[in-house]
Parts: sequence; C-alpha cells; structure tokens
Amino acid sequence: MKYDPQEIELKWQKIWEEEGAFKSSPSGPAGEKPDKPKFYCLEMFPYPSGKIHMGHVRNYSIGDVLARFKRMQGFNVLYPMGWDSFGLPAENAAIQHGVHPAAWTLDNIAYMKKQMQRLGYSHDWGREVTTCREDYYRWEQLFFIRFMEKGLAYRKKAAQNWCPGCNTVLANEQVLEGRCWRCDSAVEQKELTQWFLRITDYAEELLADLDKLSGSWPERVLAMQRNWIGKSVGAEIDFPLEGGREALRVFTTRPDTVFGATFMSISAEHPLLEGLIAGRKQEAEVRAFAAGIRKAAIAPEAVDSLEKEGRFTGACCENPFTGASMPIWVANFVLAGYGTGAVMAVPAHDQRDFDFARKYSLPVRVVIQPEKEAELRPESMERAWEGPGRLVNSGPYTGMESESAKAAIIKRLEEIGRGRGRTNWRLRDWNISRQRYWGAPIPAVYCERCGVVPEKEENLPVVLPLEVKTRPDGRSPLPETPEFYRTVCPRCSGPARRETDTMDTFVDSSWYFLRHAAGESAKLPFDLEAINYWLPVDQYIGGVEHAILHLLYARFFVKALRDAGFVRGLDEPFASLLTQGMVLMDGSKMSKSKGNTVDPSGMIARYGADTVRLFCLFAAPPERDFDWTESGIEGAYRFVQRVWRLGLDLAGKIPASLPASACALPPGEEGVMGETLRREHACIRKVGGDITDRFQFNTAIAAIMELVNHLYQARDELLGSAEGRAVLASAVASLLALLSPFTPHLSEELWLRLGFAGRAGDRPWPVYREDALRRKLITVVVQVNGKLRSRLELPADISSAGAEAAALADANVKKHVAGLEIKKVLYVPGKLVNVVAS
RNA sequence: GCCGGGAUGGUGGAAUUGGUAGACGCAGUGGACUCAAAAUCCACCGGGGGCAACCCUGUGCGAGUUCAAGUCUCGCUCCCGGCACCA
Repeated sequence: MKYDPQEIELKWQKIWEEEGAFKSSPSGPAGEKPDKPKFYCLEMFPYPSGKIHMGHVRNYSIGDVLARFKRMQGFNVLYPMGWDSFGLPAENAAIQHGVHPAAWTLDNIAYMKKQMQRLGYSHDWGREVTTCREDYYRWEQLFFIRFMEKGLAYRKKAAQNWCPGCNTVLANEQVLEGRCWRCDSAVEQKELTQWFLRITDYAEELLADLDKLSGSWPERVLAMQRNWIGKSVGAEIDFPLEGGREALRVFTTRPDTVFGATFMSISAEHPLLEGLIAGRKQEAEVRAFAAGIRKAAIAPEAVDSLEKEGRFTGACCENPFTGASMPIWVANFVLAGYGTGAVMAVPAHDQRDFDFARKYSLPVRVVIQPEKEAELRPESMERAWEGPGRLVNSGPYTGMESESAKAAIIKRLEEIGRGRGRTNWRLRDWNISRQRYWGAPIPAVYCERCGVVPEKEENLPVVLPLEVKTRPDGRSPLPETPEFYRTVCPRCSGPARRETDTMDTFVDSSWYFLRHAAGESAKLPFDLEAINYWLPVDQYIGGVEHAILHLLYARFFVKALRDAGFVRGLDEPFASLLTQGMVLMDGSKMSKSKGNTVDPSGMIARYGADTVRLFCLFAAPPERDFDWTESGIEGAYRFVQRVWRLGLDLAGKIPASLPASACALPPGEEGVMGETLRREHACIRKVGGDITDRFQFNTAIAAIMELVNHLYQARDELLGSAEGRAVLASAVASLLALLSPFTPHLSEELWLRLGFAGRAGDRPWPVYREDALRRKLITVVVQVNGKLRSRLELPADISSAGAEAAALADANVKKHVAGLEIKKVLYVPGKLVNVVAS
C-alpha cells in the first residue's frame, strides 16, 4: 500500500483536534495544578506577514519535537502560539492594496494558522495571543500608566533616529549600521519629543543577570548583550577652568593616568564651548570649525579613515593633581553623547590622544611604566602605552600598580570634591513612540492645565479606532481623527488631547509569554498563580537576529513588571535559549527579492509534513544555517517511506501486545536477537540524550536510521521464531515512539496498523535498560605506540592482565614490536590496549 | 582594535569525559530484481601504495603536553557574527 501523507496527516490532525490532545492542564487556582513537573516551550511568535516560510517551519519543528518529547516524558507542557500582529507591513499593505490593516492582519492570521496546523504542530491554540486585539493591548496600556507613575516611562526632547522610509522614529537597537532594521533606509537625526522607557535604570541588573544565563543561552547572544549594554567603570573628574568658577567635567576609565593629562578635548556640541571662546581671538575660527563637525554626518564605516582634527579654544583649565595648566581643544573625535562630551587627554597612554598630541605638538607626559617592556620616554615613544604598569611622575601615587592607583585616586577626588567614581553605559533609554497608526495607542493625555496626564485605569483600553482613512504617504491618520484625539483630562475633566503616537511593536512582544501563561483574570493582566507556575519559559526558540532587540527588551520588561508588582519573583523570562540558524538556498538567505524561496505548502503537498519536518531537523544541528536541497528532502522522503514499508510489512506478523519488560532475553545474548535488543536500547539512549542534553536532532535521527537499517537486515531471521517476533515487536514499538516527536503522523498511523494499544505519542518515553546493552564479547582495539594495529573480540569481563596478554599474542602486534623493547602496556577497560615499545 | 563563534572527505555533517577519524544522509560507483526503465534491496565510497594480508598518509598552519590529540596548551592564518574615535 502506497504511502499517502496527505490522507494520513489530515486524518491524525483531525483526531488530535477532536481529542484535545495538546491542551496543557489547567494552571488556574491552586489545587487544580497537575501533579507533574511543568515545561513551558515557546517559539518566538510570528509576525502575520502572509504565509509561513521555511524559517518558521524550522523554528516550530524544533519546538514541536521538544514539546512532544517532554509530554511523553511526563511533563505538563505549555506550548502556545500567537501573533505579533501590530506593525508596519500591515499599513503598507493597506496603502498598496486598499485593505484595512486589521482586515489584512486577521486574514493573514487565519491563513497562516491553517498552514501551521497542516504541519501537525502540537500547539495549544486555546491560549492564542493576538497583540492587535484590545484584550491584549489594554494590559500593555495599564503597564504604561504604572510605569509613568513610577517615572519609568517619561517624555524627553532629544535628537532621535528618524527613518524617512517608515516615517517614524526608531530605537537605537533598531538602527543597524546607520540603517533602518526594517526598510534599510539611511536613518536621519531629528530633534523630537518622545516617550521613553527607562531601561538604563536596569542596566546593571540586565548585565549582571547575564551570568545566570551562562550555559543555557548561547555564548554569542550573551556577548552581544554585554557589548550592547556596554559598561565602563571609571571616574568623573572636574577640571577647574582658569579665570572662572566653573569646571570642565570629564569621564575617564583611567583615573590612574590623571597626572599624565596634559590637555583637554571637548566635542563640538559641548555646552561650555560658546562661553569658552567668547571674546577670544580664536572665537570665529573655532566656531566655524565646530559648526563644520556638527554638520558633517559621519557614516559609521568612514570613522576609521577620518583624520583627527582639533582647534585650540584659547581657554585653559587646571589639572587638580599636578596644578599644570591644560589647554582646552575642540576635537572632532569626541562624542557629544557619551560620558560628559569632554575627555582628559593623556597622550602617553591613549593612542588617539597620542596621535593628536604629535599632530599639534602638545606635551606628552609618561605616568605609567610597563613592568616588562623597555622604559617609556616621551621623546622616543612611537605609540601610546595603554596597558597596565607602575605609576611614575604621579606625586604620592608614584610606585603604585595602575589598578590600585585607580581606587586611590578616586578616593582622593571624592575627598577634595573634584570628582567621584562613576560607571558609564552605552545602553540608552528605549524610545517607544512611533508616528504610525497600526500599533497600541499610548494612553497619555495632554491637558492645557494639568500637562501630561496618564489616562485613568478604568478608562482603558484606549481603543485604536478602526474607522480611519490611511494616508498614502504612510503617516498616521490619528492626528487627523478628532474622534480619537479629542478627550477630557483624566485629572481636571477639562478639554484635552490624546497622544496620537503608538507604541513600538517591540513593547507588544516584550510580555506576550506572560499572557500565554496567564489565566483569564478580569482585574489583573495575569493570574499570579498561573504565572508563578509556568514561568520562566523553560525553552525559548528563535532567530539570533533578536539577540539584542526583543531579547533585551523582554528581559527588561519582566524586571520592570516585577518591580511594579505585576509578577512576583521572576527575574528572567527565558531560562534556556536556542537560536536556530537560517534556512538558506544556494548559500544565501531565502528572500522574495532574490527569488530563491521554497514554499512550505508546496513541499507539504509533494512530500507531506512529516518529511518536511524531518528534513529541517536532519539537515544540520539547529544552531547552524543549512542549505535547502532537493536531494536532501528526497532523502528524508525515502527514509519516511522506508519506515512505512517496514511497518506495513510487519503488521499482522508480530505480536501487538508488548511484553511488560522489553524482552526476556538473557543479558549479553549473542546472535540477531541479542543484537537487535542492544541496538534498540542503544538507540533509545542516544535519541533521549541528544534531544535533552544537546538539541542534536540530526544525530538523534541518524541513530533512528541506523536502527531502521538494522531492522531491515534482521527482519527475516527474527520473524522465524516466536521469541524473535517478540524482539522485533519491542524494537518496532520503540522505533515508533522515538520517531513520534519528529514524524508524529507516520508514527501514529503505523502504531495503529500494528495493533499496538493507545497512541504512540501518549506512550511514556521509552527507557533504556543498562543490562540490555551488555555484551559477552567486546571489541577491543589494539594499538602499538598509539597506532591501530589490530582488533580483538574478548570477553567483556576480561582482566587487565588478560587483555594485555591477548594483545601481545596478536600476530600483527608481534610484527610491530619485533626487535623493540616493550616499555609499557595500557588497558582502557572495554576500549583498547596500547603497547608502548621502542 | 575589543568580544564571541568557527575551519573535518566530492558534499551536509558525526566523533558526548583525550582512546577505532569520517556515524547518518546526499552525490557517485557496482551488483540483484526487471524485456527495459523507475522504484526497491544489497555492497563499495578521504588520498597514495599493494594480488592480498596489510603499509604509509590524513581533521586550516606551526610548535608543545601525552602511552594516545579533531579534542588539551602556546603561537599564527583565514572565515562568520557583534561592538567600536566609548575616552
């Protein structure tokens, strides 16, 4: 009978749905909690772009294996799915095709849901989350209001990343190499007043908690987050201006080099600049120079080649440690937005300052001598010494190690009131305002009398109006929709105007995993019992492109919600993270513009879902990119059919009732029955281990293939005896159970046809028996001086001396040690003998 | 420049704690079945030598540790990813 995946798969999908096979046990009020350990398995939810692509298939195939595997292992599994359904493509589609963003989004959701169900994933659709629905974003608005009350959400006017393509601002995380993450337009700077979330308040905790995730998150994701947060520890130092009361404040990570600071460099945007140059002869020239820097937008890739330039302002300040007068320069390499926008220049110990000092003939003063290198002398130095060493020319600190000098000098700064220890962060607050329509309204109100006021909680949700005319230029229609923006002040009830910006969609995705777990509480967004039960997510799976965007925001959000009292005792949302690689075609990422896409639906129509899933899991380990190949999926299809033929052939020939203990064979039995039993149990051990410890689905599948190959060869002989048929039945039952997370439809169908009781996927995960793996004879490798020379079949329990004697008696070994003196013989039990001779 | 990851046959990739390098698949070659083909089943498949038994060689490069190194140490090369005039 021909293998017809369409018929089989649709049949089982219907059965699963009717039986509610994948419902997680209720998690609500205490007492309902199932008496099983929980496992929360989650994939990064999709944006409903239209139809699913191979990247989705790979993502969910990985998650589905884990979910099904954990269910079989006896866990109470939560495996939900949802839609990140606000966002720009919906608006763009609306503009292009004249459909409403809501209609476009909901149609896509319906279509993609069907596609996903056709793949046979075991998601619990009873907990579906759709972020564009009021019943979702109303809670987000509540969080926002509470964040406002705590000062965690605030408005600020600042230069912002503006994407001219999307007509909206972007967060720093959404600018990649100076371009918009979504549309690739060059990002401009625009001075705007925007809403921010104070993620910088959590910088220290976000950084420190990465250590807790070490080992269960990929190292590169942790590294990327550390880079992004960008902690640098140092000091702030005030340098008093000569002839004035003010001081120039700098940030430095090298307070130990303060005695070597011979001049100052400030940015062209420094607030003190005008005052410093006013009335001096340099005034005009410096002003023109600074204006030139401000105007020249520097492309990130051009930074390296940019010549360092500066101008003396005419003003000086005093080094509080040496008393020396330090000229203040405007320099084009000093960033206005980092630290204080001013730098103490230590030419001897900073390469940029060194280059600058040489160019403009400024003094170089050595204050650190390296321990092992030649002595540094200002006249002969060719480059700055940036490493550690011992302080020289540093008054009372001379002779100290640079590390301890840092602390001593910071202490002194604090005593004399000239500075303090300080930590700087690269991380900036998160701009969440978007000048677009299709997003969650920001629940703030502008009142002429009361100013900026949060909406009242009982007035939530602030509903995004659907009756609007989208504008062809992409700008939000909300500022021109009086029905929306006209409101009354929540405080004084006077006339007021609503905020018409919407929230960044990354806010929506920062907490959806909580919503999945939450019970249906009307008063709170979450039932805390349910949250405490399910969270954290035990296994999170998604693309590495979110390493700093979504994954950083979500971590922050959970901490902020915890501190606002919405969740308790939850510090990190994702206990373990798997970042899957991309599905490539001819070595490059599949994309519509390149025309190298493979449509999953077409593949399912040709090969069936089981084959498509199997190939995605077998082609490479999940973290790595892999190339989609026609011959590869053909290979997977061949294997699926091979299992199908084996199963059909055995139906009716092997017992349908499985013996309680796998087999009554004595341990170590030789011959085909013993071999089959050993292979069955070795496979059980390998597959379980590969899924649990290493997410090595490719090697798990390879092990199953080996078992199938063996069963093909052993089949005829095993069918010849009742005992053999029992061995075969046990092996086939294990095979189908092991396969069921990977190819669930195939497994169930064959399970049924072989007459086994229940369902393959409901069966407890097979447990391997140590004694079934045991052998009477083992293969021992014999080496001479580490080179393989022979193999011996020896009794498993042979003594060390016995094994060594057997090795020395071997003809080929004798040949290789002839004429040599035997120095040593080693026996690694059960593995090898190495004869050392010379 | 700093941080993280990687380099193994024709090819995707195995080798879990230092212990048989190349599992499993793809491609290829040969055989069985067939009038024939497809499909299927079986076998071979790093390079060199040999009729064969076997021998030499081989995991980016160079040293080292070890009875034994793809795996550990040191020094490089190249590739991928992140950060970066960050003081």
